[in-house]
Amino acid sequence: MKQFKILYAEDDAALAFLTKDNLELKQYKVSHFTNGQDCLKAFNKEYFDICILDIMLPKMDGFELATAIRKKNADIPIIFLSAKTLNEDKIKGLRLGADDYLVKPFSIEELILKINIFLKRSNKITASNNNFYEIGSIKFDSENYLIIKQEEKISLTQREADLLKLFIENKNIVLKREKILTALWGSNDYFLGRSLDVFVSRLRKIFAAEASISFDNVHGIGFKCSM
Amino acid sequence: MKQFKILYAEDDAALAFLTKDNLELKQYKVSHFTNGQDCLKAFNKEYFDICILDIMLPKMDGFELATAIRKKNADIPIIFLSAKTLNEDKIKGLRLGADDYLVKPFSIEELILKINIFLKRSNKITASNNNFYEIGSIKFDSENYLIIKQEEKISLTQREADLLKLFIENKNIVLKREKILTALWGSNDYFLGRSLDVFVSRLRKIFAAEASISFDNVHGIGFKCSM
DNA sequence: GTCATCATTTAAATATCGTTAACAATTTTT
DNA sequence: AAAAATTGTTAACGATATTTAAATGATGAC
Repeated sequence: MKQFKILYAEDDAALAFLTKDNLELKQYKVSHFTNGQDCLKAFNKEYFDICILDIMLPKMDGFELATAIRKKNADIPIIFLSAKTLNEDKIKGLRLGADDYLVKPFSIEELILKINIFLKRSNKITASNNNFYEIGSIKFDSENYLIIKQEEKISLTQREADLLKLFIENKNIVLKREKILTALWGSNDYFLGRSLDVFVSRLRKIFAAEASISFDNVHGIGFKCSM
Repeated sequence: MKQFKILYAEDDAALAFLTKDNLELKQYKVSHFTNGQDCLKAFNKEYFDICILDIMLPKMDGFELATAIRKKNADIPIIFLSAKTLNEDKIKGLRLGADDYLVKPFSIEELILKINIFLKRSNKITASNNNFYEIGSIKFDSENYLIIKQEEKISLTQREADLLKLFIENKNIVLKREKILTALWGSNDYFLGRSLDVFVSRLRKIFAAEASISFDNVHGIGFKCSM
């Protein structure tokens, strides 16, 4: 089972400990930070599936943090946590592009339900646990990172498999570079773009002999997997 | 612009009137019902993009209603509204498959923000935004920069696609050169104007065989796409 | 620590696109 | 009708984007 990665910003140590503990019990992988700056740094370096942000934070508050995150990734779910029950703040948070705003004290169960709602809605949890695909005479087992040709088995790396899965699940439509990058890498910058090109190149090589699938560039936009 | 259809269940007539009015001002199409049974009947008969359900309802309460709706449609966003601030109820609602739970009195702005969040997250906003056009026997998929003739597929570049889309969405009216240039190029100068002419020329070539569409010059003013 | 593996970055070759120039055709003005 | 302005089309150019191989860096197993 896939472990989802949560970026968690909270400066109240006791609350953070409890929350993190509860989430980890539910098999989430939680990276916790006590100030906005460190949190943003982590976001820029690592991949996360969802962000849970306190608003009152040292160095950079939750609003600024959310704004910075949204700029890099338009799609990642963001949930605010706050002691402030002010309607103004709630609205402000949602306007910035957050998905929800839980008022402290919140029940851990509510938080977990919300996390799952947004993981589902942002397609991080695949409703159909489909992980087995057929491309012409080639089979692809995404769970096991495995390509099965007639006799031969090729192991893919995680990135290769993730990219291939993304392409197959969005076949025959143009995927923008930005969309691919935020889906797989969590953000969108120049060098990640070059990296994507390398992986596309590898997939092409693997499927070179297979006429029924191709990974076509759409200049200036992104790629389209035709099959 | 596409109008989203909201299924709204609320037995408090005054509140319902106000809410419906506000939502309609924002261009949503609201179907309002005062009891659960009628609401479910409507859901089974018509298409809706999102459901907003009060919990205390005559004949069939919001929880039952949501359960019935979820059974028919696993994906449609459901937002509960309730005067009950009981945490138990909130959790129960979310467990049933609702996406959110607003406590009355809620601000109309918050409701609207939430509606938009879930329309986006359930891909209603981008997916159904019109990006598919038919011109005589030719189809144009603007999202994928694709012209589909009988057998043949022609890939357009971004500019070509943008210009064609602009023409189609303003068919049979004269578009001033300046308007096209600022819409697509962001500014208006002599050489960009010549560039526009080149793109018009390319579109004409693509549709040369198609009698049902033409890109006509209006001397000294701009162009008109007739179809 | 060393090695192996994979992801990222660099760099150089290659391809594509939007722009521009040139000239022909058309329309408008004089 | 001639001159001027505008438009239509083609082709070439330069900027930008893409491809690929190869070098480098990071991570985890042993």
